[in-house]
Amino acid sequence: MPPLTLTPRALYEEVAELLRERIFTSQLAPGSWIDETRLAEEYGISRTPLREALKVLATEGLVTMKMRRGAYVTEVNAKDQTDVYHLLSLLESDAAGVVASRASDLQLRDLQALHEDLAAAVGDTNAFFAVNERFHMRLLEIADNRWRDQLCADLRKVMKLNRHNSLLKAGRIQESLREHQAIMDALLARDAALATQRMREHFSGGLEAAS
Amino acid sequence: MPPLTLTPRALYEEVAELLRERIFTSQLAPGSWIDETRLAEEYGISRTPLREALKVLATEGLVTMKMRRGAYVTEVNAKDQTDVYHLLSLLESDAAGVVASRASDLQLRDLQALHEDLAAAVGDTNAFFAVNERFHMRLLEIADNRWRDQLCADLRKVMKLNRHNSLLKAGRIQESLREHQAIMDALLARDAALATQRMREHFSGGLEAAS
DNA sequence: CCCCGTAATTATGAATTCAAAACCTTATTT
DNA sequence: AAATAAGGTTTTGAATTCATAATTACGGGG
Repeated sequence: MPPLTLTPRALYEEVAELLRERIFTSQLAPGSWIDETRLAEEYGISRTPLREALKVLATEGLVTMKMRRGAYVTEVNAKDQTDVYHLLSLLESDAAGVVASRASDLQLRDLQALHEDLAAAVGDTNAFFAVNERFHMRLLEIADNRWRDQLCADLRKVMKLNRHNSLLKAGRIQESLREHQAIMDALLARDAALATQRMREHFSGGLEAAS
Repeated sequence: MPPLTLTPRALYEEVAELLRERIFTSQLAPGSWIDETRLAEEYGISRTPLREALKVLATEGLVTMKMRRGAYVTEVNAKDQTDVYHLLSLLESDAAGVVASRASDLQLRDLQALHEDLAAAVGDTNAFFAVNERFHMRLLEIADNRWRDQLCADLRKVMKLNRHNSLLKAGRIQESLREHQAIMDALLARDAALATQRMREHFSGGLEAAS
Protein backbone atom coordinates (compact mmCIF):
# COMPACT_ATOMS: atom_id res chain seq x y z
CA MET A 1 0.00 0.00 0.00
CA PRO A 2 2.24 2.79 -1.30
CA PRO A 3 1.44 6.52 -1.17
CA LEU A 4 -2.34 6.55 -0.86
CA THR A 5 -2.71 10.25 -1.46
CA LEU A 6 -6.41 9.95 -2.37
CA THR A 7 -6.72 13.75 -2.10
CA PRO A 8 -9.29 13.96 0.66
CA ARG A 9 -9.70 17.69 0.20
CA ALA A 10 -8.69 20.10 -2.48
CA LEU A 11 -5.13 21.31 -2.11
CA TYR A 12 -6.15 24.92 -1.69
CA GLU A 13 -8.37 23.97 1.25
CA GLU A 14 -5.62 21.93 2.80
CA VAL A 15 -3.33 24.92 2.49
CA ALA A 16 -5.99 27.26 3.87
CA GLU A 17 -6.22 25.06 6.95
CA LEU A 18 -2.44 25.08 7.41
CA LEU A 19 -2.40 28.85 7.13
CA ARG A 20 -5.24 29.23 9.63
CA GLU A 21 -3.29 27.10 12.06
CA ARG A 22 -0.25 29.31 11.60
CA ILE A 23 -2.32 32.41 12.10
CA PHE A 24 -4.00 31.10 15.25
CA THR A 25 -0.67 30.15 16.75
CA SER A 26 0.80 33.53 15.83
CA GLN A 27 3.45 31.95 13.68
CA LEU A 28 1.89 34.41 11.29
CA ALA A 29 1.33 37.40 13.51
CA PRO A 30 -1.48 39.95 13.02
CA GLY A 31 -0.38 42.75 10.73
CA SER A 32 2.50 40.80 9.28
CA TRP A 33 3.06 40.33 5.57
CA ILE A 34 2.57 36.88 4.10
CA ASP A 35 5.43 35.85 1.86
CA GLU A 36 3.84 33.79 -0.90
CA THR A 37 7.05 32.62 -2.46
CA ARG A 38 8.58 31.53 0.81
CA LEU A 39 5.47 29.66 1.98
CA ALA A 40 4.90 27.96 -1.35
CA GLU A 41 8.47 26.77 -1.31
CA GLU A 42 8.17 25.63 2.28
CA TYR A 43 5.03 23.62 1.54
CA GLY A 44 6.56 22.34 -1.67
CA ILE A 45 3.73 23.65 -3.82
CA SER A 46 3.36 26.37 -6.41
CA ARG A 47 2.01 29.80 -5.68
CA THR A 48 -1.26 29.11 -7.50
CA PRO A 49 -3.07 27.04 -4.84
CA LEU A 50 -1.50 29.13 -2.12
CA ARG A 51 -2.94 32.29 -3.62
CA GLU A 52 -6.35 30.62 -3.89
CA ALA A 53 -6.15 29.74 -0.22
CA LEU A 54 -5.24 33.33 0.65
CA LYS A 55 -8.29 34.60 -1.16
CA VAL A 56 -10.48 32.23 0.80
CA LEU A 57 -8.94 33.42 4.06
CA ALA A 58 -9.48 37.00 2.93
CA THR A 59 -13.17 36.27 2.42
CA GLU A 60 -13.29 34.74 5.88
CA GLY A 61 -11.67 37.89 7.25
CA LEU A 62 -8.50 36.29 8.56
CA VAL A 63 -6.36 37.90 5.91
CA THR A 64 -6.48 41.31 4.27
CA MET A 65 -5.47 41.73 0.66
CA LYS A 66 -3.80 44.99 -0.25
CA MET A 67 -3.82 45.89 -3.91
CA ARG A 68 -0.52 45.12 -5.56
CA ARG A 69 1.20 44.50 -2.26
CA GLY A 70 -0.01 41.12 -1.25
CA ALA A 71 -1.67 39.52 1.76
CA TYR A 72 -1.43 40.57 5.39
CA VAL A 73 -2.73 38.84 8.50
CA THR A 74 -5.76 40.80 9.64
CA GLU A 75 -5.28 42.90 12.72
CA VAL A 76 -8.28 42.84 14.98
CA ASN A 77 -8.48 45.66 17.46
CA ALA A 78 -10.45 45.66 20.68
CA LYS A 79 -13.60 46.88 18.97
CA ASP A 80 -13.42 44.14 16.35
CA GLN A 81 -13.04 41.69 19.15
CA THR A 82 -16.16 42.80 20.99
CA ASP A 83 -18.09 43.21 17.73
CA VAL A 84 -17.39 39.66 16.67
CA TYR A 85 -18.09 38.39 20.15
CA HIS A 86 -21.42 40.18 20.16
CA LEU A 87 -22.42 38.45 16.93
CA LEU A 88 -21.37 35.05 18.20
CA SER A 89 -23.42 35.65 21.31
CA LEU A 90 -26.43 36.68 19.26
CA LEU A 91 -26.25 33.71 16.90
CA GLU A 92 -25.50 31.05 19.47
CA SER A 93 -28.07 32.33 21.94
CA ASP A 94 -30.69 32.13 19.25
CA ALA A 95 -29.46 28.63 18.44
CA ALA A 96 -29.93 27.64 22.08
CA GLY A 97 -33.53 28.81 21.86
CA VAL A 98 -34.09 26.79 18.72
CA VAL A 99 -32.60 23.70 20.33
CA ALA A 100 -34.82 24.10 23.37
CA SER A 101 -37.87 24.27 21.11
CA ARG A 102 -37.10 21.73 18.49
CA ALA A 103 -34.40 19.24 19.49
CA SER A 104 -35.37 15.61 19.80
CA ASP A 105 -35.01 13.92 23.17
CA LEU A 106 -32.16 11.90 21.74
CA GLN A 107 -30.33 15.04 20.70
CA LEU A 108 -30.79 16.57 24.12
CA ARG A 109 -29.43 13.43 25.72
CA ASP A 110 -26.45 13.72 23.39
CA LEU A 111 -25.83 17.26 24.56
CA GLN A 112 -26.28 16.17 28.15
CA ALA A 113 -23.60 13.52 27.64
CA LEU A 114 -21.23 16.15 26.27
CA HIS A 115 -22.02 18.34 29.24
CA GLU A 116 -21.09 15.51 31.57
CA ASP A 117 -17.81 15.09 29.69
CA LEU A 118 -17.29 18.77 30.29
CA ALA A 119 -17.87 18.42 34.01
CA ALA A 120 -15.43 15.52 34.05
CA ALA A 121 -12.80 17.63 32.30
CA VAL A 122 -12.63 20.29 35.01
CA GLY A 123 -9.04 20.22 36.11
CA ASP A 124 -7.60 19.53 32.69
CA THR A 125 -7.78 22.98 31.14
CA ASN A 126 -6.98 21.83 27.62
CA ALA A 127 -9.52 19.05 27.70
CA PHE A 128 -12.10 21.44 29.10
CA PHE A 129 -11.48 23.85 26.23
CA ALA A 130 -11.81 21.08 23.70
CA VAL A 131 -15.03 19.63 25.12
CA ASN A 132 -16.44 23.11 25.54
CA GLU A 133 -15.89 23.79 21.87
CA ARG A 134 -17.49 20.46 20.98
CA PHE A 135 -20.52 21.32 23.09
CA HIS A 136 -21.05 24.63 21.33
CA MET A 137 -20.53 23.01 17.93
CA ARG A 138 -22.98 20.24 18.71
CA LEU A 139 -25.57 22.70 19.89
CA LEU A 140 -25.25 24.57 16.62
CA GLU A 141 -25.52 21.33 14.68
CA ILE A 142 -28.72 20.45 16.47
CA ALA A 143 -30.13 23.90 15.81
CA ASP A 144 -29.86 22.69 12.21
CA ASN A 145 -29.06 25.81 10.23
CA ARG A 146 -25.98 25.19 8.12
CA TRP A 147 -25.65 28.86 7.31
CA ARG A 148 -25.44 29.77 10.96
CA ASP A 149 -22.95 26.97 11.52
CA GLN A 150 -20.72 28.45 8.86
CA LEU A 151 -21.08 31.99 10.21
CA CYS A 152 -20.26 30.93 13.75
CA ALA A 153 -17.33 28.86 12.60
CA ASP A 154 -15.92 31.84 10.73
CA LEU A 155 -16.51 34.20 13.64
CA ARG A 156 -14.79 31.81 16.02
CA LYS A 157 -11.84 31.74 13.70
CA VAL A 158 -11.61 35.50 13.84
CA MET A 159 -11.82 35.39 17.63
CA LYS A 160 -8.83 33.11 17.60
CA LEU A 161 -6.76 35.81 15.91
CA ASN A 162 -6.13 37.25 19.35
CA ARG A 163 -4.53 34.44 21.18
CA HIS A 164 -5.00 36.10 24.52
CA ASN A 165 -8.66 36.89 24.11
CA SER A 166 -9.75 33.31 23.98
CA LEU A 167 -13.45 32.63 24.22
CA LEU A 168 -12.85 30.92 27.49
CA LYS A 169 -10.43 32.12 30.11
CA ALA A 170 -8.59 29.59 32.20
CA GLY A 171 -9.74 31.24 35.40
CA ARG A 172 -13.39 30.93 34.48
CA ILE A 173 -13.67 27.18 34.27
CA GLN A 174 -15.79 26.67 37.36
CA GLU A 175 -18.04 29.57 36.50
CA SER A 176 -18.28 28.47 32.89
CA LEU A 177 -19.34 25.01 33.96
CA ARG A 178 -22.08 26.45 36.14
CA GLU A 179 -23.32 28.52 33.23
CA HIS A 180 -23.35 25.43 31.03
CA GLN A 181 -25.34 23.64 33.68
CA ALA A 182 -27.87 26.45 33.67
CA ILE A 183 -28.10 26.25 29.89
CA MET A 184 -28.60 22.49 29.98
CA ASP A 185 -31.33 22.87 32.56
CA ALA A 186 -33.18 25.33 30.37
CA LEU A 187 -32.76 23.09 27.34
CA LEU A 188 -34.04 20.03 29.18
CA ALA A 189 -36.96 22.09 30.45
CA ARG A 190 -37.53 23.03 26.81
CA ASP A 191 -37.75 26.67 27.80
CA ALA A 192 -36.56 28.48 24.67
CA ALA A 193 -36.59 31.99 26.08
CA LEU A 194 -34.67 30.89 29.16
CA ALA A 195 -32.12 28.93 27.13
CA THR A 196 -31.54 31.96 24.92
CA GLN A 197 -31.20 34.17 27.95
CA ARG A 198 -28.74 31.88 29.70
CA MET A 199 -26.60 31.41 26.63
CA ARG A 200 -26.45 35.18 26.36
CA GLU A 201 -25.36 35.40 29.99
CA HIS A 202 -22.77 32.70 29.34
CA PHE A 203 -21.29 34.79 26.57
CA SER A 204 -21.50 38.01 28.50
CA GLY A 205 -19.59 36.31 31.31
CA GLY A 206 -16.88 35.39 28.85
CA LEU A 207 -16.64 38.93 27.58
CA GLU A 208 -16.18 40.39 31.04
CA ALA A 209 -13.47 37.87 31.71
CA ALA A 210 -11.72 38.85 28.50
CA SER A 211 -11.63 42.56 29.28
CA MET B 1 -7.97 60.43 -22.01
CA PRO B 2 -7.24 56.93 -23.27
CA PRO B 3 -7.69 53.70 -21.29
CA LEU B 4 -7.53 54.86 -17.67
CA THR B 5 -7.74 51.38 -16.27
CA LEU B 6 -6.24 52.37 -12.91
CA THR B 7 -7.32 48.97 -11.59
CA PRO B 8 -9.87 50.10 -9.05
CA ARG B 9 -10.28 46.59 -7.72
CA ALA B 10 -8.36 43.39 -8.17
CA LEU B 11 -9.35 41.48 -11.27
CA TYR B 12 -10.55 38.48 -9.33
CA GLU B 13 -12.93 40.69 -7.36
CA GLU B 14 -14.19 42.30 -10.51
CA VAL B 15 -14.86 38.86 -11.94
CA ALA B 16 -16.50 37.70 -8.70
CA GLU B 17 -18.90 40.64 -8.97
CA LEU B 18 -19.72 39.80 -12.59
CA LEU B 19 -20.38 36.19 -11.66
CA ARG B 20 -22.61 37.21 -8.75
CA GLU B 21 -24.62 39.33 -11.12
CA ARG B 22 -25.00 36.40 -13.49
CA ILE B 23 -26.05 34.16 -10.65
CA PHE B 24 -28.61 36.62 -9.29
CA THR B 25 -30.15 37.07 -12.72
CA SER B 26 -30.23 33.31 -13.25
CA GLN B 27 -28.02 33.57 -16.29
CA LEU B 28 -26.18 31.04 -14.20
CA ALA B 29 -29.01 28.94 -12.81
CA PRO B 30 -28.89 27.16 -9.45
CA GLY B 31 -27.47 23.68 -9.79
CA SER B 32 -25.87 24.36 -13.13
CA TRP B 33 -22.23 23.70 -13.89
CA ILE B 34 -19.93 26.65 -14.38
CA ASP B 35 -17.78 26.31 -17.47
CA GLU B 36 -14.46 27.92 -16.56
CA THR B 37 -12.99 27.78 -20.01
CA ARG B 38 -16.02 29.28 -21.68
CA LEU B 39 -16.38 32.12 -19.16
CA ALA B 40 -12.69 32.96 -19.14
CA GLU B 41 -12.77 33.18 -22.90
CA GLU B 42 -15.93 35.27 -22.82
CA TYR B 43 -14.41 37.74 -20.36
CA GLY B 44 -11.13 37.71 -22.26
CA ILE B 45 -9.12 36.63 -19.23
CA SER B 46 -7.26 33.51 -18.23
CA ARG B 47 -8.70 30.83 -15.99
CA THR B 48 -6.46 31.82 -13.09
CA PRO B 49 -8.33 34.91 -11.82
CA LEU B 50 -11.62 33.28 -12.70
CA ARG B 51 -10.83 30.30 -10.51
CA GLU B 52 -9.82 32.63 -7.69
CA ALA B 53 -13.17 34.37 -8.00
CA LEU B 54 -14.98 31.04 -7.91
CA LYS B 55 -13.24 30.12 -4.69
CA VAL B 56 -14.34 33.41 -3.14
CA LEU B 57 -17.91 32.75 -4.23
CA ALA B 58 -17.66 29.25 -2.80
CA THR B 59 -16.63 30.71 0.56
CA GLU B 60 -19.59 33.07 0.38
CA GLY B 61 -21.83 30.10 -0.31
CA LEU B 62 -22.96 31.15 -3.76
CA VAL B 63 -21.21 28.32 -5.55
CA THR B 64 -20.28 24.83 -4.48
CA MET B 65 -16.99 23.25 -5.46
CA LYS B 66 -17.05 19.57 -6.21
CA MET B 67 -13.73 17.80 -6.11
CA ARG B 68 -12.34 17.24 -9.56
CA ARG B 69 -15.57 18.26 -11.22
CA GLY B 70 -15.58 21.98 -10.92
CA ALA B 71 -17.92 24.66 -9.65
CA TYR B 72 -21.71 24.57 -9.50
CA VAL B 73 -24.14 27.32 -8.64
CA THR B 74 -25.45 26.56 -5.17
CA GLU B 75 -28.99 25.30 -4.99
CA VAL B 76 -30.88 26.73 -2.08
CA ASN B 77 -33.96 24.83 -1.09
CA ALA B 78 -36.89 26.18 0.86
CA LYS B 79 -35.24 25.36 4.19
CA ASP B 80 -32.06 27.17 3.23
CA GLN B 81 -34.19 30.11 2.28
CA THR B 82 -35.95 30.34 5.63
CA ASP B 83 -32.73 29.57 7.52
CA VAL B 84 -30.89 32.42 5.86
CA TYR B 85 -33.86 34.70 6.30
CA HIS B 86 -33.99 33.86 9.98
CA LEU B 87 -30.35 34.87 10.40
CA LEU B 88 -30.83 38.11 8.53
CA SER B 89 -33.78 38.90 10.74
CA LEU B 90 -31.77 38.13 13.86
CA LEU B 91 -28.78 40.23 12.83
CA GLU B 92 -30.67 43.21 11.48
CA SER B 93 -33.12 43.30 14.36
CA ASP B 94 -30.23 43.43 16.76
CA ALA B 95 -28.70 46.17 14.63
CA ALA B 96 -31.92 48.17 14.93
CA GLY B 97 -31.66 47.93 18.69
CA VAL B 98 -28.07 49.10 18.61
CA VAL B 99 -29.01 52.03 16.40
CA ALA B 100 -31.81 53.04 18.73
CA SER B 101 -29.38 53.03 21.64
CA ARG B 102 -26.29 54.48 20.15
CA ALA B 103 -26.90 56.41 16.94
CA SER B 104 -26.21 60.12 16.91
CA ASP B 105 -29.08 62.50 16.23
CA LEU B 106 -27.48 63.29 12.90
CA GLN B 107 -27.42 59.63 11.94
CA LEU B 108 -31.05 59.23 12.88
CA ARG B 109 -31.95 62.24 10.77
CA ASP B 110 -30.06 60.62 7.93
CA LEU B 111 -32.13 57.48 8.30
CA GLN B 112 -35.28 59.56 8.54
CA ALA B 113 -34.40 61.21 5.24
CA LEU B 114 -33.95 57.83 3.60
CA HIS B 115 -37.27 56.78 5.04
CA GLU B 116 -38.92 59.78 3.45
CA ASP B 117 -37.33 58.86 0.13
CA LEU B 118 -38.86 55.46 0.61
CA ALA B 119 -42.30 56.92 1.18
CA ALA B 120 -41.87 59.02 -1.93
CA ALA B 121 -40.97 55.95 -3.95
CA VAL B 122 -44.25 54.15 -3.35
CA GLY B 123 -45.63 53.59 -6.80
CA ASP B 124 -42.30 52.97 -8.45
CA THR B 125 -41.64 49.40 -7.42
CA ASN B 126 -38.05 49.32 -8.58
CA ALA B 127 -37.18 52.58 -6.88
CA PHE B 128 -38.87 51.37 -3.71
CA PHE B 129 -36.79 48.20 -3.73
CA ALA B 130 -33.61 50.20 -4.23
CA VAL B 131 -34.29 52.72 -1.49
CA ASN B 132 -35.43 49.96 0.82
CA GLU B 133 -32.12 48.20 0.37
CA ARG B 134 -30.28 51.46 0.99
CA PHE B 135 -32.23 51.99 4.21
CA HIS B 136 -31.30 48.57 5.54
CA MET B 137 -27.68 49.05 4.52
CA ARG B 138 -27.50 52.45 6.17
CA LEU B 139 -29.01 51.11 9.36
CA LEU B 140 -26.34 48.42 9.44
CA GLU B 141 -23.65 50.99 8.78
CA ILE B 142 -24.84 53.09 11.68
CA ALA B 143 -24.93 50.05 13.94
CA ASP B 144 -21.19 50.15 13.28
CA ASN B 145 -20.13 46.53 13.27
CA ARG B 146 -18.23 45.80 10.10
CA TRP B 147 -18.38 42.06 10.71
CA ARG B 148 -22.15 42.12 10.86
CA ASP B 149 -22.24 44.26 7.73
CA GLN B 150 -20.25 41.63 5.91
CA LEU B 151 -22.39 38.79 7.23
CA CYS B 152 -25.62 40.51 6.25
CA ALA B 153 -24.28 41.40 2.84
CA ASP B 154 -23.35 37.77 2.23
CA LEU B 155 -26.68 36.49 3.49
CA ARG B 156 -28.55 38.91 1.27
CA LYS B 157 -26.56 37.62 -1.66
CA VAL B 158 -27.66 34.11 -0.88
CA MET B 159 -31.27 35.27 -0.60
CA LYS B 160 -30.95 36.63 -4.09
CA LEU B 161 -30.19 33.15 -5.39
CA ASN B 162 -33.92 32.55 -5.50
CA ARG B 163 -35.17 35.17 -7.83
CA HIS B 164 -38.77 34.70 -6.78
CA ASN B 165 -38.17 34.79 -3.06
CA SER B 166 -37.08 38.36 -2.96
CA LEU B 167 -36.77 39.97 0.42
CA LEU B 168 -39.58 42.25 -0.51
CA LYS B 169 -42.63 41.23 -2.45
CA ALA B 170 -44.20 43.67 -4.85
CA GLY B 171 -47.61 43.30 -3.20
CA ARG B 172 -46.26 44.24 0.21
CA ILE B 173 -45.11 47.75 -0.54
CA GLN B 174 -47.76 49.57 1.46
CA GLU B 175 -47.44 47.21 4.38
CA SER B 176 -43.66 47.35 4.21
CA LEU B 177 -43.74 51.12 4.35
CA ARG B 178 -45.94 51.05 7.44
CA GLU B 179 -43.52 48.65 9.10
CA HIS B 180 -40.64 50.95 8.24
CA GLN B 181 -42.55 53.83 9.76
CA ALA B 182 -43.00 51.82 12.93
CA ILE B 183 -39.28 51.08 13.01
CA MET B 184 -38.40 54.74 12.49
CA ASP B 185 -40.72 55.73 15.32
CA ALA B 186 -39.02 53.31 17.67
CA LEU B 187 -35.59 54.50 16.59
CA LEU B 188 -36.48 58.16 17.07
CA ALA B 189 -37.94 57.30 20.46
CA ARG B 190 -34.60 55.60 21.16
CA ASP B 191 -36.43 52.53 22.36
CA ALA B 192 -33.98 49.74 21.61
CA ALA B 193 -36.20 46.84 22.59
CA LEU B 194 -39.08 48.20 20.55
CA ALA B 195 -36.89 48.86 17.53
CA THR B 196 -35.57 45.31 17.69
CA GLN B 197 -39.07 43.96 18.03
CA ARG B 198 -40.43 45.95 15.12
CA MET B 199 -37.56 45.04 12.84
CA ARG B 200 -38.23 41.43 13.68
CA GLU B 201 -41.89 41.90 12.79
CA HIS B 202 -40.87 43.59 9.57
CA PHE B 203 -38.84 40.54 8.61
CA SER B 204 -41.48 38.11 9.73
CA GLY B 205 -43.96 39.93 7.53
CA GLY B 206 -41.62 39.49 4.60
CA LEU B 207 -41.30 35.80 5.29
CA GLU B 208 -45.03 35.21 5.30
CA ALA B 209 -45.31 37.07 2.04
CA ALA B 210 -42.60 34.88 0.56
CA SER B 211 -44.26 31.59 1.44
C1' DC C 1 -29.77 -5.70 -27.94
C1' DC C 2 -27.51 -4.50 -23.95
C1' DC C 3 -23.47 -4.33 -21.17
C1' DC C 4 -18.90 -3.68 -20.25
C1' DG C 5 -14.08 -2.38 -21.15
C1' DT C 6 -10.91 0.53 -23.46
C1' DA C 7 -9.35 4.55 -26.19
C1' DA C 8 -9.98 9.46 -27.17
C1' DT C 9 -11.45 13.74 -25.58
C1' DT C 10 -12.33 17.16 -22.32
C1' DA C 11 -11.89 19.69 -17.99
C1' DT C 12 -9.76 20.30 -13.70
C1' DG C 13 -5.90 21.25 -10.70
C1' DA C 14 -1.45 22.81 -10.29
C1' DA C 15 3.21 24.30 -11.99
C1' DT C 16 5.57 27.38 -14.68
C1' DT C 17 6.34 31.46 -17.18
C1' DC C 18 5.86 36.24 -18.09
C1' DA C 19 4.74 41.33 -17.56
C1' DA C 20 4.49 45.00 -14.80
C1' DA C 21 4.21 47.31 -10.36
C1' DA C 22 6.46 48.25 -6.04
C1' DC C 23 10.59 48.39 -3.54
C1' DC C 24 15.37 49.09 -2.55
C1' DT C 25 19.90 50.60 -3.51
C1' DT C 26 22.87 53.82 -5.13
C1' DA C 27 24.59 57.79 -7.15
C1' DT C 28 24.09 62.46 -8.59
C1' DT C 29 22.74 67.12 -7.92
C1' DT C 30 21.74 71.01 -5.29
C1' DA D 1 24.42 66.40 3.75
C1' DA D 2 19.75 65.85 2.15
C1' DA D 3 16.76 65.06 -1.46
C1' DT D 4 15.82 62.90 -5.46
C1' DA D 5 16.30 60.46 -9.71
C1' DA D 6 17.89 56.19 -12.02
C1' DG D 7 18.62 51.52 -12.23
C1' DG D 8 18.22 47.01 -10.62
C1' DT D 9 15.73 43.64 -7.77
C1' DT D 10 11.90 41.62 -5.76
C1' DT D 11 7.17 40.45 -5.73
C1' DT D 12 2.61 40.52 -7.29
C1' DG D 13 -0.91 39.44 -10.71
C1' DA D 14 -2.16 36.97 -14.62
C1' DA D 15 -1.35 33.98 -18.75
C1' DT D 16 0.26 29.80 -20.28
C1' DT D 17 1.56 25.17 -20.03
C1' DC D 18 1.35 20.61 -18.31
C1' DA D 19 -0.30 16.30 -15.82
C1' DT D 20 -3.95 13.74 -14.52
C1' DA D 21 -8.70 12.67 -13.41
C1' DA D 22 -13.26 12.34 -15.41
C1' DT D 23 -16.24 11.93 -19.14
C1' DT D 24 -17.55 10.48 -23.53
C1' DA D 25 -17.33 7.66 -27.61
C1' DC D 26 -16.57 3.51 -29.60
C1' DG D 27 -16.16 -1.34 -30.27
C1' DG D 28 -16.26 -6.10 -28.88
C1' DG D 29 -18.43 -9.71 -26.36
C1' DG D 30 -22.10 -11.78 -23.93
